[in-house]
Formats: sequence, C-alpha cells, structure tokens
Amino acid sequence: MSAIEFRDHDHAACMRSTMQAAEAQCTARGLRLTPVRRRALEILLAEHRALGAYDLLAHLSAEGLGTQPPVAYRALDFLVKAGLAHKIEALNAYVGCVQPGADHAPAFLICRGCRSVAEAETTPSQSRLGDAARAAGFRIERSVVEAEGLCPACQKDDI
Amino acid sequence: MSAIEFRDHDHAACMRSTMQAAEAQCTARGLRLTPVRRRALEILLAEHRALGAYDLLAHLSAEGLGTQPPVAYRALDFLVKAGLAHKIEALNAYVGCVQPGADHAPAFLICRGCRSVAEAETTPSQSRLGDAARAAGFRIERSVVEAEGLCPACQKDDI
DNA sequence: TCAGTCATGTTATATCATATCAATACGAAA
DNA sequence: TTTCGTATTGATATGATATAACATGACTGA
Repeated sequence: MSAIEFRDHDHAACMRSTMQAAEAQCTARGLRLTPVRRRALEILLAEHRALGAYDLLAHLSAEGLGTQPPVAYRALDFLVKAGLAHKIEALNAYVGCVQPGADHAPAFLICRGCRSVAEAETTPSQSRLGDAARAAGFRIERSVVEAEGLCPACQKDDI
Repeated sequence: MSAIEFRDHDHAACMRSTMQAAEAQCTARGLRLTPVRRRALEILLAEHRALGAYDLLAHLSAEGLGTQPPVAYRALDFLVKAGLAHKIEALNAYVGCVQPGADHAPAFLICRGCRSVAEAETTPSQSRLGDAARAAGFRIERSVVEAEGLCPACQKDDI
C-alpha cells in the first residue's frame, strides 16, 4: 500500500497510465467508454479528490457535454459499475479509481482538509467485521470502509 | 460479538435497558434528553432498522412533536453526537445505538432485504486500513465501516 | 434494413439536509 | 428571585443530492 495520492508524483503520467488501463478494461469487457464517460473519468482523475455529482456536471456542462443531472449520474453510475470510479459514501461524492480493473474491495483515507482521497486495499473477509458477519450468519455483498482525518500536508496547517 | 439484532430476543427488555443506559449517559454527562430527543431515540430503537430522517419526522409529527425537517435533524444530530445513535452513511439513514456510552468505533452489518442493522465492534487502528494510514502519515479521526448484504432471515427468501 | 439494445436529451420531481432568525425555556450566578 | 447567558424549539425558506419517466438518437448484429 502506497497512498501515492498524498505524495508528490508525476501526475500527468499517473493520469495517462490510469486512462490507458481504463480503456483496456473497457475494451476487454465490451464496455463503451463514450465521450461523456471518458471525460467524466478524466475530470475525476484530474486530482485525487472527491467530486460531487454536481461539481462534475459543472465541468461537463462547461465543455458542452450535457447540462442536466442525469448526465452526471449516468456517467458516474457507469464508471462505478465498471470499477473505474468509486463513491465515497461519507461525502456523497465520487473519486476516480487509480487501479482500474483490480477487482477490489477498496478502503479510503479521506482528508477533511483538502478532500484528497487515497485508496487502500482491504480484505473484509479477514477483518473483524468478517468474523462478526460469519458469526451472525450474515452474507456480505459489498463493503464500505472509509477513514476521515487529515493527510500529512493538512496536519501542518490545522493544529 | 453477538449481532443480537438479527436474532429473536426480548426486544421490549432490550429497549428498556438501552433507554435506561441512554438516560444514565445523559445524566452523567450533563446532556438534556428532552421529550423530542427521547422519543426520537425510542422510535429509532423500536426496531433494529435504519430510519431516514423524514421517516423519523413522520413518526414525530404524528405525535405532535414537530412537523419540519430541522426537528428531526436536530434530534438526530444530538443523538449521534451523544453516541446514542449512528448514521449509516451507505443509506443516509440512522439507527439507534444498542451500546450507548461505549466510546466505540462501530461497524455495521446492513441487510438490504429488511434494512436491519447490526452493530459490531472494530478496532480500526489494528486493521489493514490502520496500517495504510500509518504508512501514509494519515491521521484518522473517524471511520466508517459498513457491510451490506443479506441477514440470515432474508437469505432464505432471496435465493 | 430492420429490430433490439444501449446511450443520450429533457422535463419534472423525489429525497436528504441546512441556513436563518424569532421565540421560548432552562440553569447558574448575583 | 431576578437576571443574564445559553440551549432548545418553532417556522420559513432554500440548498444539495439523486432518480423517474419518456422521447430521441446511435450502434450492432441478424
């Protein structure tokens, strides 16, 4: 686990390779990465931050790619289902996935200062929650693991 | 960990003891469990299910305890801050806490069939997410751990 | 080319949540 | 016990998030 999101890195290269991986995924699985969807993903990936659906819509709208909420929600729905983006439940916002294709159960570190989001891997089945689920006879289908706090940069500013 | 929420139990006694514990908490900490707040908590605890703020408002309203959204949100805000209720982020809904006072970082098992919610204990600092946070220099302040799936009863109905 | 499916455009509305300000109730200190 | 400050409630309005529904257009394969 690296949390590259909180660190300086060659973000242009980071975006390029992520977009390539996303395209490869779509091709391999017969999914159509249409202009709106592609642009939506680029916008989400532009920064490692969570964007609200209406923030995304504002970007798309400024580029003439649609003006009504369903435009944004459809694009997000596609990206989330395809595993190319994730919803951050604690913020009702969305973030581009930096490991598209990895069939993962991601966990997130969310900075309340700058709204940056880092993606980590978890294995819910091995967690204590997994133990609890087994003990209760509960069948887990989806898990949400999100930690809010301060990233290294924001810790310097805030106290 | 017991997940009593998914099992048959003496729910009347369960509610009584939880309410008593909640009162004790409030007394000990100088918090005011006013009629609206108390009733809101009772309504949340009536079933081990997540209730939307407007669902709660409908109940309160039917009892003449307020008709406008802020009534429900204020009561929920109080209960959540006091640790007497929890917000289920994945549902934008609220559930009464069955262990009031325990200064806990709860995790939830959420049934998508009947919307029942069971509360489990986790220790985020010991999880792999905690490892990731430490490695990244991220300071966790709050964590959201929610697993959606099917409870034992609903597994029988739904495949 | 035609049918079927997927995607988009558009309007309307549902659902979740908070800002604001006025009025009232409560508790502590004088 | 009066007074002051704070917490709570009442009420109106609005903001923020999300989806239903239906029409139109585009691509795909028989």
